[in-house]
Amino acid sequence: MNMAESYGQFCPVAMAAEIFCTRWTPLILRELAAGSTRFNDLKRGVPRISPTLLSKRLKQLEEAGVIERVRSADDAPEYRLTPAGNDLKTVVFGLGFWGQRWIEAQSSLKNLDPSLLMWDMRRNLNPTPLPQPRCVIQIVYPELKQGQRHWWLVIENGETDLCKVDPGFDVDLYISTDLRTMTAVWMGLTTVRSEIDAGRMHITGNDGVKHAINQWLGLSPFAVEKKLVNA
Amino acid sequence: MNMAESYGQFCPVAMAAEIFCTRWTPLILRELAAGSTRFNDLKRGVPRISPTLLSKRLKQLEEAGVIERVRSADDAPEYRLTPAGNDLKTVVFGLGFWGQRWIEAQSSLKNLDPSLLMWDMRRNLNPTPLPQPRCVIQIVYPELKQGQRHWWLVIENGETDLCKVDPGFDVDLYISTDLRTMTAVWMGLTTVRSEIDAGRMHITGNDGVKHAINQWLGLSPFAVEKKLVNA
DNA sequence: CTGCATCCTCTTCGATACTG
DNA sequence: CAGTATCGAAGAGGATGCAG
Repeated sequence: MNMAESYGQFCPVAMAAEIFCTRWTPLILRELAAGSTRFNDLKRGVPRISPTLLSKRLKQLEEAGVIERVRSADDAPEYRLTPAGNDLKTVVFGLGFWGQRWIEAQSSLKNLDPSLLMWDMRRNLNPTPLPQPRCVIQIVYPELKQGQRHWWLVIENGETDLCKVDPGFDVDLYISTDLRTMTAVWMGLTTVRSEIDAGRMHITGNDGVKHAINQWLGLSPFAVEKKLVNA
Repeated sequence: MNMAESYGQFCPVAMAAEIFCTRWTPLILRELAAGSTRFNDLKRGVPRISPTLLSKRLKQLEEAGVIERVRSADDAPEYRLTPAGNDLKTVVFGLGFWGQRWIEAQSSLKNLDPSLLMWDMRRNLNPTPLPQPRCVIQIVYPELKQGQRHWWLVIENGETDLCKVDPGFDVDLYISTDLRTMTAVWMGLTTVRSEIDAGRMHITGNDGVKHAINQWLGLSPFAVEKKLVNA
């Protein structure tokens, strides 16, 4: 943090803002808090950051004592939150919950992104109620262009994989909907039930998997919070 | 917020960071949370921001629904937190408390600023234990250059005024110290008692006012938090 | 795979001066 | 008091290439 970026104030808000309130930093911390440790996993969760800037931010966070760069068993670099970084999670989540309460749904739903949504769904999916040894869920966004239209979630041995190309397995459940609807469900702005009833979401396949959807389809960590503004 | 500044993510952390994590914004919100409402009061609490950028940020915060610009009784513009802005205080203070816990004291004490410190002391001073109808406290930083060396706090009718020129009243209490020591006391990093004992702070004058110093000298709102890192 | 370096363009920021 | 106007400097983003 050079002098030009410094606020020149001893106030803890100013000192902390120098670390936390730079472009992309809250999103990088959100990814780290969600469990990503590798450079390219972070990149995937923050796709529009350039690798140069991500690298710079990671160095700054390391310098600030928020993360540490360590070598994994196979000698690949990993980034992990330090105790100070773990403590900073409360600020990241506080910011997110504030956004969930006060930012109009319309604004958020202008930023649809199927890759981000599916990446998040993969991360929060709960394998427990799904059939063994393998369960395949296909999600289709008919309005999107080829390459973003078809997605497969493959749950096997308690692990969830996300595929953009057909993995070739039998599909247990098909979900067809539009990206806005799926995102709104994920954010807790509406429910699977009401979107099916409204004809914006169609689910076919294994009835057991279908009826357990509210168990395995984990929602956004912020979905529990209710909006306090009306769109 | 134009497209270039947008993160392009529906995640509430990203949406909120677009509002909260821009340069100077947390400091402006801190000033608003502390009670400042006028443009020049905000400028005084955030002295190194340019008026252009302050104006821009206030417009952005208004657009985001965090503050509202209203006309006071004498038709002067005032900025006040909305309910959403009040709710955002928890994030501002969360950030500040994190800073107080995890940022090394040495780093903060590189950013000494007598104007900011005295402005904050004025704001948090508790008039209750001080003699009526008027109490004058002079603070001297012998190492500073003329114009920053002498300060007077004038407490009258429950109101505290801060002067850089001698207001001409009899002084009830003199405090002589260096700026670093006074700042460290203000931040809760040390105590008046131990700094007097160490010879870094000298207090003379009315014994009643002197002995009540821990009552009237309000500290930083973050002073109650203990450091978790060692310098 | 995991990044870092470079070149280029565009936006934002800071400093200063100035106006109603 | 409450901002606006202007301009040069710095930072961020995109594209591309390369190294271990």
